[in-house]
Amino acid sequence: MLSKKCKYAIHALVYLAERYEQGPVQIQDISEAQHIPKKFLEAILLELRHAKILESKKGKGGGYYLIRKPAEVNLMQVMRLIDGPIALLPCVSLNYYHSCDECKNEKICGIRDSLISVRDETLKILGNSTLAKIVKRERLINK
Amino acid sequence: MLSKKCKYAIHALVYLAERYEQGPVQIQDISEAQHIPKKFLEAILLELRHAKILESKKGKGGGYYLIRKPAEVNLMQVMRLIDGPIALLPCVSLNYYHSCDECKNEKICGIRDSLISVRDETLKILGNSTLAKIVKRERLINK
DNA sequence: ATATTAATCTATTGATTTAGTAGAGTTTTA
DNA sequence: TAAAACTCTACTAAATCAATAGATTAATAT
Repeated sequence: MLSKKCKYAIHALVYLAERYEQGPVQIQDISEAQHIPKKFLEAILLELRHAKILESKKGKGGGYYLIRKPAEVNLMQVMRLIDGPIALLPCVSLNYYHSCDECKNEKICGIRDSLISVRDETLKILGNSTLAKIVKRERLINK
Repeated sequence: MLSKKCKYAIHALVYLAERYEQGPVQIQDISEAQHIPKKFLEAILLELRHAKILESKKGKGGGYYLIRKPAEVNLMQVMRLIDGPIALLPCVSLNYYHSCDECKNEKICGIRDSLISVRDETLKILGNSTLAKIVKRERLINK
């Protein structure tokens, strides 16, 4: 399961993608529209800024905005950033690999194969789920 | 990520599947072979017994054993039993569904589509990963 | 019968993670 | 220079995770 933090991050990014290149959007605005606790959202947006997905502007007329094209930000990146590994076990993780201490021999483990398949299928779908596609999908539904 | 509990459960089940129809296997035996804390393993096996996957026998010569064919137990069942939902959000879970309180309208949510795809692909793979296949795979590797 | 073996049940615990909150500080702009 | 809005540090309550302890019950062999 994704953490609430990650879900909030995705919703905030989709919200900002809908307003791409329309100037800064205030935390307060996102918070109210997406029903995300403001203080919690602050921390999330800061993290996305540190990851160079967002940029911010302080002072009056300030706020957050996407600095990457909506087609270049996908759910795989966001989930890895906020929640860490996507794989179901550390020993099949690409980005957060570490061996299971209780397995003496990883090669012999019969469950890794399945978990590697799950990981690869999941990454394929999430990597393909860009903000651009999500926004487009929502616009279609609303018509 | 799977919990350690779930990983332990899977390894214990694979161990029992290797010994299917060969009589009860003691907790101590599984615990040592798979490096699982004994007391923790006790609780796990009990849970698998309550789920009618295992049965136990007390006293001398007692232990745990599979009461379902290894081909009829898969990772999807075990993960759901021990860790709960497989889906990435409650609102796309088949077995543990509940709506996101902050979403007023689920139909409009652009991220559900991707998460439903992830869920379906994951279930397909995990549902297909039976103990029988895992044991077979391990035997092949060991040759 | 009784000792031994091995699962069962109740309960508690420490560590970690999750989901926030509080409040002072800094930067920008009108 | 006041107000707006992000930034940073620190803290906290609740839940979950990963066990552990100890007494109890049931089955078997002798």
